[in-house]
Amino acid sequence: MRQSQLFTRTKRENPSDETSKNAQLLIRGGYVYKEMAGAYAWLPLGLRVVNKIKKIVAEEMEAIGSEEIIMTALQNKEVWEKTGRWDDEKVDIWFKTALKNGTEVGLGWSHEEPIIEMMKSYITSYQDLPKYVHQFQTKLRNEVRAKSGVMRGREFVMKDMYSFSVSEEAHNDFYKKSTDAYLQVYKRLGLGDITYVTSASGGAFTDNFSHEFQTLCEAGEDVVYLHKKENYAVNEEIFNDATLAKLNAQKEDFEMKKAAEVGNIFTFGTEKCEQMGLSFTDAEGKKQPVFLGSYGVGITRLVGVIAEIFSDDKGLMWPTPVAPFHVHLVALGEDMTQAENLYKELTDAGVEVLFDDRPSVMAGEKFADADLLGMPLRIVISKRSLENGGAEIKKRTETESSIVALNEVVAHVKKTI
RNA sequence: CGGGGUGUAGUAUAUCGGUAGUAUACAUGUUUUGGGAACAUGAGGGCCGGGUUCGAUUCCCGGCACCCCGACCA
Repeated sequence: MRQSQLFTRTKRENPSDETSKNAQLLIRGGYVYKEMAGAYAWLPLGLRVVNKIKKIVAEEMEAIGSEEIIMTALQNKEVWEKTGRWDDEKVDIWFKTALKNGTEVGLGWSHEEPIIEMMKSYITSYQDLPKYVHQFQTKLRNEVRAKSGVMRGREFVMKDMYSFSVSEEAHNDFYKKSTDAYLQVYKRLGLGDITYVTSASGGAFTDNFSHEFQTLCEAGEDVVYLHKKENYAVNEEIFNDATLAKLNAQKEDFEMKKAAEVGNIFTFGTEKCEQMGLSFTDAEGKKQPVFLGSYGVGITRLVGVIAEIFSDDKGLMWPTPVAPFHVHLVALGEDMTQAENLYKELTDAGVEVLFDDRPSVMAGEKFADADLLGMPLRIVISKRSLENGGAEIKKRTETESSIVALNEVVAHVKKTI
């Protein structure tokens, strides 16, 4: 993509109404536009990051057998009344509105009840199970206070997946698979080393936990206790003697860390399906409730978390798998012929390139923008670089650049990214 | 929802009870072109409503918006 064609533009100053690093950088870079507190529009560069994350998540969910759908944002009051969760006393983040004829509807903050209702149309026999379904949905939650930029908004994109199993045993098998799939997602996003399976409250049974995926991050809202030797953590909310006993661990084994919840998996059991009447007929002809699990990933929150972690005082530093483009090709000087050629060559080779082809923009500004926008590789083509033997290539995370002959750039880039 | 704070140009800020200043971004021209370039010219501003006052952007009241701390986060 040609930078001269981007309708967004970078800003030199931090916005005065944001203090969180992710919002400051994303707004300055033109990745997002703040519509109101807790609601951000995703602009071309930001959307590319969101889509990259979605793609990785989708691939991993499909790999464990899930099918993708999109449900509705408008939700049926009666469906939620079946579990008592239409009640504002029980769920205090509802956005509710009404049709012209007066019918009350809710705006989806979760899709647990609606998907159970929906699946009643498709699950009737043990032969229909298991079923795994996921979607990428904009969730609407009337939070009393939005904060932390895109990390906690009133409107955000979440991947939610639901598993429908014949039994607890079958469920547990998938739960384990989904845990591994989630870890694979965070690894691919570049967060593998600092994301931990974290025991948290919830789960269908008193001796069970739910599991969160917590990424160590100072801007996170959660406090977790990280096991110093083993690869897991415990959420502060259940860090007590009972939990430690269950985990067969000592308090001293853990250290306290700030973290951001980037995923959550949860065993519901059969209760909700019983309440809502989702059951199947087993091989003996007996009716059984479906065993339910739910699995979430905060897609847009992840953009914020990644921005918080992979950035420096000059700007963003996207990990390659989520970067909007692999390469920021910067052309300096009036004659851009060589840069144009390289742009075409890289693009033809399947490299995603943001091409700074803006005429009459000073070198300093182009460099500053490249640092702010944070593509993993910067390639400069200028009179000087050509005199030195070709293109000047620098990683965003490094300060030293190297010269690569023009005819070797594509191969070099492919090897590097 | 409790507490605190802030609303001035597209953005970031300054000053002031009496004609609102700067930087940047924007437009035009000339010169520039390796870390946000120089000069000139131009356009652009006091959140909304009420009150006090000869006069309010400034002081007071109400509203709205935004930020922070706490609470909340299934």
